[in-house]
Amino acid sequence: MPPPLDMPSLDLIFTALANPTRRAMLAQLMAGDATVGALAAPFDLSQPTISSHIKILDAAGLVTRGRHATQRPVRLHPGGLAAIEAWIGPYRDLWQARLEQLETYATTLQQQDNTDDHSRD
Amino acid sequence: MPPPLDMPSLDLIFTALANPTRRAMLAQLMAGDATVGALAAPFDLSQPTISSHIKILDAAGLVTRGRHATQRPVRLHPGGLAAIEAWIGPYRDLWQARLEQLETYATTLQQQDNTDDHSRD
DNA sequence: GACATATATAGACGATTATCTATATATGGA
DNA sequence: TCCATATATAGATAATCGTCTATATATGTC
Repeated sequence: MPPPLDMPSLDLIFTALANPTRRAMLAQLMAGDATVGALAAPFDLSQPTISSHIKILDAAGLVTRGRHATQRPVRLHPGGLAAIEAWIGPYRDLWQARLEQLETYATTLQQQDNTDDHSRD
Repeated sequence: MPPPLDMPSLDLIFTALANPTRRAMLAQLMAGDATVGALAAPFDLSQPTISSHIKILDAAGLVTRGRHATQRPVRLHPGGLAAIEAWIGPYRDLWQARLEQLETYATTLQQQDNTDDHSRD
């Protein structure tokens, strides 16, 4: 079974997670729900910028937004990472297989034709 | 323990994965190493564009590049996902905890003060 | 050494992103 | 109803991204 590539949300999720400010916001949310203002506090960024980041996290399904008087508390929506888990699965399996392969190989013997060198340039 | 936020590679990794062409290239590489040309074949993109994508995947530690005559075979470097696994861990734990919480809650009772509604707008 | 093939690099360009300031909207309270 | 507070939206701008064409580099072959 090939990994799910084209769930459109993978684009949104990975894009959302590619920004360190947004990852920091998610980390802060692990401690509990936070208002927009509270999320903004640790950063030297304007309130609209924070709102924009929240909107992106929301669109990616990573957070939900509530309403409590004039505040819009933001909450982690952990199921949002499910798509990544599903996507990453096959790679994890392959990695696992390669590691076991490598162990076997290592315990067997070390002399082999190292054809292509796959070091970083 | 807070989740590792600032390993600089998380930026590179998530940015690399945010692009559907690059994810498709990784998927193709699950079937085995591929030359630049082979990686380019499924796409209606120029060779330099493909090379650029490979460079980004390489910089993110997701692939390695070898050398075989004039070809530069590209290979999955599955350890490259380790940083994501490490980052995602705490969220998975929290998600797990919430699910269990939810189950407990569901089996207990359904009438409670649903204060903030966290539905999507 | 000249040539063919595979890939990389340079430079340009339109689209998207992260950010700002200014302003609009929504909600509770006097 | 008017005000204050919390947040959202609009519009501008500089930087980055994805892409292209043209050209350079590297490696095996004749």
